[in-house]
Amino acid sequence: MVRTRFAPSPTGYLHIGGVRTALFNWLFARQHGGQFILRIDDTDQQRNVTEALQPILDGFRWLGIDWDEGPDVGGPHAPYFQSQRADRHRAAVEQLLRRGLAYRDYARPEEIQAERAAAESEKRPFTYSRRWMAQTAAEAAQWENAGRQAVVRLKMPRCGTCRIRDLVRDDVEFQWDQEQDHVIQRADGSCLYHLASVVDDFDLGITHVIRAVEHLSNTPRQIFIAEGLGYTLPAYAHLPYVAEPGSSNKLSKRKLDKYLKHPDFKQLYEHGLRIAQLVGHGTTAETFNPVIVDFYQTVGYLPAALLNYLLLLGWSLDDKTEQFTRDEMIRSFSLERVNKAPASFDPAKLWAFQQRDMVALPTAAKLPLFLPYVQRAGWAAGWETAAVARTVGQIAQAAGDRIKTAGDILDYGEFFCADNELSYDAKAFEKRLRPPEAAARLQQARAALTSAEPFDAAGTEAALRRFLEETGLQMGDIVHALRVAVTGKAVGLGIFDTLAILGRECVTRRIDRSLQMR
RNA sequence: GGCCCCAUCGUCUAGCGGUCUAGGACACCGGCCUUUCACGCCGGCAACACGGGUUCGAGUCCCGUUGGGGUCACCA
Repeated sequence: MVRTRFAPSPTGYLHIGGVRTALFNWLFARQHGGQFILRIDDTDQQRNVTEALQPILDGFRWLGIDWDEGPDVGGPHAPYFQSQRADRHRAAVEQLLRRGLAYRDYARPEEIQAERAAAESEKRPFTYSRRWMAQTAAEAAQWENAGRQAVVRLKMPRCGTCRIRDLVRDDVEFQWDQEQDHVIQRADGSCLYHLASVVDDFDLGITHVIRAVEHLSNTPRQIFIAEGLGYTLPAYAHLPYVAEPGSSNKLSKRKLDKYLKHPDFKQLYEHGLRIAQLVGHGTTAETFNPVIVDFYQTVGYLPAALLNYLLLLGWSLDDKTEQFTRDEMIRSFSLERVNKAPASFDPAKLWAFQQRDMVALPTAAKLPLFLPYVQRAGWAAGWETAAVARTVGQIAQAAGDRIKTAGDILDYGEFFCADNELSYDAKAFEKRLRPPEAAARLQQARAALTSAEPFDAAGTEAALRRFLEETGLQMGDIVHALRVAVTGKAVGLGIFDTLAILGRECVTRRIDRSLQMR
């Protein structure tokens, strides 16, 4: 039985790179009919774990990455919080101590630091002298009488080779003598990450450890711990990290300002920002950041599009397949085809995937996605529920592929605002309504439209075309002025769809108003 | 700095010794369509980091150089 895991720290946000790692773990488990486990690597010091965990769980749920065991769903290996497994960790430390694979160390931090500094100044690799090591009770008592406190360190081998079989990178070798005697337990008895992680992975029956490559150099010490404890080793797969747009540095949530200098990233961000502001979502870098999954949920991306994009960030099936349904992903995924080199996050490509999926969605499926945005923006206030739904449906239909994310429905405020509150784009007004001939033409077009029957897209078009034929004008001579008059904007939906959605009374009122404002 | 990893168009990638005058996708640049915008369609630009080997033959194998990255915590 394949069992994989993703083990986030409750940081309050879900990093896009973390999602990719989780996705690969999830796909691998699902493909093999195995299980995907969510374990929370919290520590005792952390406060508000529940609160900081929520965005992470929400993110996974939104994406449809489900876990078989973990927070909220429980499971036979509970608890799934690292902080609650401390007794297991301590027992493991005791065992390593008994087997002579770890020792109590009474060095003071500054003493270790001094050794390290000395090694550095002599330009030789640092190896701890083990001067304050205590392997017997007598030695320990001696140091303790001197007022010292012990941590537990791994007693690492000082010769030989550690060979790691990696499912992504084949064999990788490390020399044991390069490894430090890492601390695995603090003086207060709390255990450190590497020890805890290895013990938990074993206890949870993890068969495949699939994680980011930054853990590759940590693997020897984990193997040492696992073997010391008599565990059978899991298979390892180290994924490349997700890099910044246009660079090979690791993508980081803290560098938003820097990324905003990248044109595509900036565009992605600013598009989202407009929507977030309209719905009153917070927009600090902490919560609103394209490096964090929450961003895409807020702006109204489709989970399938994000997942599909992330899948192809470091993995490919062949030389042409780009589109995957969830089932196809599960069927096609393989660790062997994961790339070794880091992959840059490309906002433009993500955007293309999103657009492709949104276009493919039937209007009926878009409606429930769009409606909440109109409601949150407060535009539905005073409207009957059915009327809002009808209007949003009409806009969705008429807008077609102009709406790329669900939040883009908020580009069409002109259909929800009162006639006397419609604002006009200043440039468009000057260009289309100010010219002397505009008023007369608009006046005539108004007359032609008033008699349109029925007042739908086809009816208004027929009426307007009759009018053009009579006057010898071209379509271009009137539609621009008409659009500005009824929407206040230079760009928008097809003009006849626009007229139909607004309705006869609204259209005539708005034309009259625009003429008055000249 | 030590150790480890990585290296094909701007970006994501295909390529596992000959089928590569290197394929696809996104972006970009032209053009067509068109009532604006968007979509769509057609076309174009664009890469094997460098140097040595091995081989009849190298993007593909080996070594080195360069470059990039990761990691060296009583963080996770």
